[in-house]
Amino acid sequence: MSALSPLTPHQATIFNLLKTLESEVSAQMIYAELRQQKHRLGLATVYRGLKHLQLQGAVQARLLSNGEAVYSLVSEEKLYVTCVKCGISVPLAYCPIDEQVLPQALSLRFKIFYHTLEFFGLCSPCLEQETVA
Amino acid sequence: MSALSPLTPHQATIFNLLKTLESEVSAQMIYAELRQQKHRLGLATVYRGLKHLQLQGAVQARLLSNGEAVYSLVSEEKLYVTCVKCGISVPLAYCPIDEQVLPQALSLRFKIFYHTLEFFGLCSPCLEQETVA
DNA sequence: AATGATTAAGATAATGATTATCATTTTAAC
DNA sequence: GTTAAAATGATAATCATTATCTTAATCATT
Ligand SMILES: [Mn+2]
Ligand SMILES: [Mn+2]
Ligand SMILES: [Zn+2]
Ligand SMILES: [Zn+2]
Repeated sequence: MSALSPLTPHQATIFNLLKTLESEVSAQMIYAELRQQKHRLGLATVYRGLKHLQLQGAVQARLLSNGEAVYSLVSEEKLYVTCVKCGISVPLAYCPIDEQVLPQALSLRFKIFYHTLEFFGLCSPCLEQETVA
Repeated sequence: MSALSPLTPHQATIFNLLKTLESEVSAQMIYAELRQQKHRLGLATVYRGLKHLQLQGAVQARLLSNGEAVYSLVSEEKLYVTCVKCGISVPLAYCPIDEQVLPQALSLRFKIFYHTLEFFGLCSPCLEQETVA
């Protein structure tokens, strides 16, 4: 996360809220929380702000199996085990890399079917558009 | 993928289609393709069949950034680079593990912001329900 | 074979997070 | 201060997925 382009007050508010949270949160939850704190902003602004922060490389998103996206700061490594049936997503203590050591990293018992490793960033065309605009 | 519990004709059809495909496909695409092949089945049956195969550990799903799920056989390791702006998802040739070697594995140039490693399977309660029922 | 129970399937409405739209306000530039 | 550009709010539209409900197969038992 290099220098962030200037944030609007609302974007900064969203960013600061994420800083205070240790867990992932959905856009809807951010919206509800900020309204609770008497911030007068719209839901669309939350989505737009999150997208902006994501394009800066400051915020990361993860899609839950129910189709909902959860957001958090780009910082420590995130590793989860997710149940394909009920969708429960349990964070792991550390990155096992090897499936053999997974049971040690996981308190609960999971029967693992598969895993995915995915990198997120900007492709060449989009990166150019970002640097220009 | 151990012994599969008996599949219905429709479930077998879906499974066989996935076997013939080398790339991931959405439920909607499976539906369209099978209808094209004059199979008379409903969209809901496709979703139910995929869910069934997923619970057997035979099929895996991945959520695209547009919220659409794509399915494939549980087999070779899947690794992708996804653009946070346009959502394009490019498969990598091999598993780099280390971010340092990522550029070598990727023909296109991506600016990587973060990555996620996620395991999928059945949690204890759901596994029990599966073995019983 | 007939009966009844259980599961699968089809059709379609409902869901709900996300996105698009557009009018309005705020900010920045000159 | 005037004008252009960007941000915002409110709300409608989108659309993959899920839920619902009815009908059709499938299976076990007599
Ligand atoms: Mn791996
Ligand atoms: Mn890692
Ligand atoms: Zn579960
Ligand atoms: Zn892109």
